[in-house]
Amino acid sequence: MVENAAQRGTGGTPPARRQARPDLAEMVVPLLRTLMAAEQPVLDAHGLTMWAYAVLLHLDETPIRTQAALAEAIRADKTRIIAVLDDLENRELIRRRPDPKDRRARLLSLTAEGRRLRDTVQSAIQLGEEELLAQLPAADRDGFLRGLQVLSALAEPGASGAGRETGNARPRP
Amino acid sequence: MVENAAQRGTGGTPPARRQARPDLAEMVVPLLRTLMAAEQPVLDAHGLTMWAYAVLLHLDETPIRTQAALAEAIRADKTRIIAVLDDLENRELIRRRPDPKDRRARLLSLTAEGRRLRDTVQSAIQLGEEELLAQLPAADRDGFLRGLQVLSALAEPGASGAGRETGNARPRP
DNA sequence: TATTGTTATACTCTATAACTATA
DNA sequence: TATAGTTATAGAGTATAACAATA
Repeated sequence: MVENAAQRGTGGTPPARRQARPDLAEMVVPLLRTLMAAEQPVLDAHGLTMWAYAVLLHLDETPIRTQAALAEAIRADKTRIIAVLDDLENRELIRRRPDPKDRRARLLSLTAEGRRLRDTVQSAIQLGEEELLAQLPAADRDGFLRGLQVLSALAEPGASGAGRETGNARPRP
Repeated sequence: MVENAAQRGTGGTPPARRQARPDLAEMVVPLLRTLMAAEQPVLDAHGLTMWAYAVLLHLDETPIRTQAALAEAIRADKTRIIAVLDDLENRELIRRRPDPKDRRARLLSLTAEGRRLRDTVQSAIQLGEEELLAQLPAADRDGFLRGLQVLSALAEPGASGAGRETGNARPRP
């Protein structure tokens, strides 16, 4: 069904040029490695793990009413973020208090200091990222960012057109 | 320099629109999740793990003289790929024989069947990827692919910080 | 002695199951 | 009984260390 991009036997020149491009994952994985390597020193400098940073980022975006909802939003196991929340709470970067209307649930919110730390860290991270992006011509850079934004949204918990209960990320034609 | 996009305290106006864009890693991670979820069924159908597929891909690109070199090339631990190589060898998808000139080393190469399987799997994977990419406007799609190719090359084992070299140049040890 | 590959061990991360408290 | 959170346990994946063969 697929016509193989590596065409063979066309006359006397078989360069056997496998595929027109590498697999996307084959390119995305090294890129992610680069990004994480650049982030790590920044996070370390502020005593944040990647999960803690993800919590700060997401709490800022959306006030969250239960830990389970937060865990799902950042695609972590609910048991996994507990130690993270403990730490952030002890450092007074987040607040975690029982919901008065249902004391089983915990209302999660950023403190002012948490917000300030998030801003600082994110600015530093994005500053480093801009150095990477500066290696691209302006047109590619813009296309890259727009494309990345669109494609990444397909995997979000409430992705377009797909029910959230299936969990497979197969787009529909 | 990048000035912080989220500026506050200027006459009490701004809606605190955090950053102009999400962190790159925040977008790359979900994208990778989507890509892996799409790859998995294809790999499963052919009895390949992701590491096995990485081996097939890389052996095709570059004949390799030692397992350690292969491991480094795909950024795996050398002990981690041994079981993978055992399986691929048993299935006669790769050949692994002692180098006559130094019988400690193992010469690794693809068999014809290994090459055929790699082509089949890669075509199927890239077919799925094209469905994803089809969601982008043509200009963004091209910029995304070019940008991804350049940025991913920065993380390759022999990456020289700056170069704009074409995708697949691999420096020799 | 140094190097390649292999095996054995330990560690890290993550998920599953059991427990507490609220409802 | 059911749900939110927490704690305890077990599993997968990975890296580190010890070992055997060859140079």
